[in-house]
Amino acid sequence: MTDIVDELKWRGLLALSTDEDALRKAFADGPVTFYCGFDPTAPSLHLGNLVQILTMRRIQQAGNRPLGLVGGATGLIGDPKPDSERTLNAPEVVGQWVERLRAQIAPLLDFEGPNAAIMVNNLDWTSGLSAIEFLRDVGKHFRVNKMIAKEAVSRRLNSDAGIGYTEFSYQILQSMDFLELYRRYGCTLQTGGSDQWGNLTSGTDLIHRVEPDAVVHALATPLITKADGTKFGKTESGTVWLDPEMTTPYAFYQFWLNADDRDVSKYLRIFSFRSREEIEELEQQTEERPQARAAQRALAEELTTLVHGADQTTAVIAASKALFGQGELADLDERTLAAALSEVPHIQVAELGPVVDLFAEVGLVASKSAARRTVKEGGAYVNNAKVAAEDAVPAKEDLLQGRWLVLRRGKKNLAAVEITGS
RNA sequence: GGCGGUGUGCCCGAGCGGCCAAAGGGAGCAGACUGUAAAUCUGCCGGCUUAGCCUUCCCAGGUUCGAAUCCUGGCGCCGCCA
Repeated sequence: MTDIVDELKWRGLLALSTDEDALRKAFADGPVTFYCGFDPTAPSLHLGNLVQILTMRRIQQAGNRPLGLVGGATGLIGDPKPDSERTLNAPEVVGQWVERLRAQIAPLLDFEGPNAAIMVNNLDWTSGLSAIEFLRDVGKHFRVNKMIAKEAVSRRLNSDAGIGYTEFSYQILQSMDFLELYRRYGCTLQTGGSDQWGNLTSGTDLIHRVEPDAVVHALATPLITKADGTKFGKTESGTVWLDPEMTTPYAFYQFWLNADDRDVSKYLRIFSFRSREEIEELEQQTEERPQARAAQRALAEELTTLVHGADQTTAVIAASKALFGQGELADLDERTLAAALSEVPHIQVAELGPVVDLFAEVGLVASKSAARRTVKEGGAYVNNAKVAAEDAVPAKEDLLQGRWLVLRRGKKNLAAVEITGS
């Protein structure tokens, strides 16, 4: 078996670590119990979190035991964002989000066998803690001068927003988690994004202080950058979420399919579980025949399968082919068409209205004015046919299978309208 | 607390009392070219019942035939002094 540290390095997943040799030795000596935490600050995880989950999966597959932590407690506090204080979410809301995140993480880890994963919640060991206990037993181990030196805190101290005591305390909570997991499960490694480095090391510091014999490690993955300088994991319509209600499997698949040639190799290494040889083969294909986008297709298929399942992926690929299949929409059978259209934004209307109204209603454009502009610019299509007039109204004969209309703005923004009226 | 400055569309930023839905840049969108890329070029980029109309230039009042532009008060930010 290849050394997992080397493996992570080759994949570009190792940005920072505490003593690398010690970590290598720990892995060599036997199963390492490790953890990574996810805070419920939204109803779903996103692609940035996926990097962490998949890194856990890799480390588990190399024979180690993962602890998936969902921060029921830390989610109530909020880690310091770079330039503003967070709005606190209601405990009930955070509680719901905890459940949703658990459900997203669990399928990607293995809960069977000797290295079975365990899901934990830091609310379990913090909710009963009194303020006095916290200050005496935990706070005593933290030096404020060190705390304010952490990037996340110092940045905010120097900003106009300042930082509240609540967020300032965040690193203490995360450190407690590591200590608690060390004591409960013998957890000796915490992984996370490089933006979490301050919190990761704050945890190892705490353990070293209160458990003199402990040898624990931290490992951080790099921030994923894009060749064009924009933020990874976003599309024009916002963050790419793992929740199929928030980002459809179709959009998820399309996100990967549209990856820039210059980025696809990096993505493959970070996200794909294909072997080194297979990845190198795909990289070569990208170089030789970029227009075939073999790497993008492989990546999109693999990740959609991983996150949304094989059935969804089959449907999404069929949908992509159908919707980008140039003018053969009328030939599609009803089942394929319905499946394809269920993957894109769609609305139901009682009867047909003007094209511009439909575009605005389905959300393909922000307003009717924008819809008119799009038509004027020649970027509006109904059933793959360019809309010629601003006041065009689709006819009954235009309906596919008697009830569907496929709307498109530009090359790849699709939506559907279903007529329900008799 | 005092003095001065400033607040414009998604962001930055210009804006003589009428010709301002508001220069310019960035972002974004569409078109051409392509590979559902990148780069480049062109157009668009408040809303609507679109040859016209309506709502915007921190907020609330006021002056005026007419205000983003002037006045009063309020709020926010920046700088200097205390």
